[in-house]
Amino acid sequence: MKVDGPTGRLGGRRGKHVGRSGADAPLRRDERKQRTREGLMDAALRLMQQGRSFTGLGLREITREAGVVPTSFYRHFRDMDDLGLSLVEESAITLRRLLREARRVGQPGPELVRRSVEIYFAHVKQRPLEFLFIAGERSGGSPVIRKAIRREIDYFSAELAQDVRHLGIMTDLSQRMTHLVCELVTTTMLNAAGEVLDIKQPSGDEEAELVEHYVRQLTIIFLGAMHWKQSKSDMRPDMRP
Amino acid sequence: MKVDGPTGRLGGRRGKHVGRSGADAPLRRDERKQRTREGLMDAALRLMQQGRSFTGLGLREITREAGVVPTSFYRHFRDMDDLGLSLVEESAITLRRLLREARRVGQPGPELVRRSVEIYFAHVKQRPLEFLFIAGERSGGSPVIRKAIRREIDYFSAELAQDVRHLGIMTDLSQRMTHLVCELVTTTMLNAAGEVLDIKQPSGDEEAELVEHYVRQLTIIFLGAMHWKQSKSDMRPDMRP
DNA sequence: TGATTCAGTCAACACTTGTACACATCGCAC
DNA sequence: GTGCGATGTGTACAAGTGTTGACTGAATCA
Repeated sequence: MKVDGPTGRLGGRRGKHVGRSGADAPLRRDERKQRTREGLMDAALRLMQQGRSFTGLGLREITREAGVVPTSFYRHFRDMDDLGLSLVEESAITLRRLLREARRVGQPGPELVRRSVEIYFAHVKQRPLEFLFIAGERSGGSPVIRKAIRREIDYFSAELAQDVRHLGIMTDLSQRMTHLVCELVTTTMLNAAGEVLDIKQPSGDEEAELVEHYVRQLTIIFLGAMHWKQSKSDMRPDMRP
Repeated sequence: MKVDGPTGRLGGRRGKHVGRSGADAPLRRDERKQRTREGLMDAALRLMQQGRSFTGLGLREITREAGVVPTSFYRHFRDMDDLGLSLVEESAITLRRLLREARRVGQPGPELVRRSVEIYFAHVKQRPLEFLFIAGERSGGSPVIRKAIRREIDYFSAELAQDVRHLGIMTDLSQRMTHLVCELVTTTMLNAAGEVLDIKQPSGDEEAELVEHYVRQLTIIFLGAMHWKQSKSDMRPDMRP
């Protein structure tokens, strides 16, 4: 996939549909179709960027932003929920990539948490719109989209759990507990995404503070995980320090 | 305040405006005004209940649900954001009450976390719509509402932190760290709210599982908090168990 | 009692919305 | 090369949107 900027596909051609007489070489039919399809998805994300919720968007609004006639929408998506699900899918890919990179960089060590948070924030700033979407629609709007997002979060947590086990930390936790901890980490970082995206001037003091904040929260979580002792009843660790 | 059901004000008179010829005794003017104002707010929440995000709602839609003519809306709210802010305020009151009750019941002990989670879930089920609102609009939709909600979460976390200190747990944490931990607790429980409200059959096995799930997540957090040791650099506790 | 205030109504406005249908254009398989 | 199929266009429609201004009638206050 050709990328033309720091945000990849989302960076270029800000939604204005290239007419049939564009400067580009003639495209294959399915390429062209794929392109307008992506144009519609990007348009939706872009509209959310200016402070709208996905459920609050209209079909016409999106096609207008994409530079396409309203009826064209139906050539690509059955309805808005369908578009939403495609966005969930796309965002899921971004999440996987994030995980892959974190896996590459994150060897265990004293600075593991901080490095992970920094990688995460970098990803959030690199593809802000996807994170905006999942963070925003995670518990608002269409039930079907909400459900899909929750499933992706679950998958993501499972993968993260596997990585964590491979790293050799929290090895005395049951698989189920590891998953639970990773889910806590995931949701916490999704909250973080919402806040990163709300700071106006990136790479400033405010962001450094946010990094610090979430490094601490994650550290708390990992500390807790390491001190969790599975008792007979499987749920009552010693709460006295 | 007179309550007429398990959900308080939201339980009764499900949005249908009582006409001037209602069975009730004649009301004072400001009472009447207050009543339709609440009717509008309830209508908005009720519409969200059926899987809509607040930002996706329309002014007319709300007045229709409230059984009032559209123009009446302006007698009470400048615009939708104004309504939203009032909802935030109302929800904040609910949160405070939750905290007050938890304070009453929650003496420290081995079952503190579980009891707190149960109280919380009970509150969520008692006033589902407010929780639906804050959980849903926390990171989606109107920026001004989002900001207001975040401020309330901050206030709530601060109060919770104070309670926690009064209980005598986590006493060796700085005030700032206590707040940070409480914020983590708060956001985690807001995620929980979203999930409780999505289960169809309350008080079933699914809910018991959810309680279990969040008891564990909170326990992890508290365990971590108790093992956090302020190092010189104020941010690097011993990560080896 | 009479005047005033004001929550709620009604009618109307200029737009926007989702969807339907016929039509144009053009890549592609035959 | 020809015809097919699919992508995108244009027009149209009924229904819904936020907001306006003038009006009504009852509670309130002098």
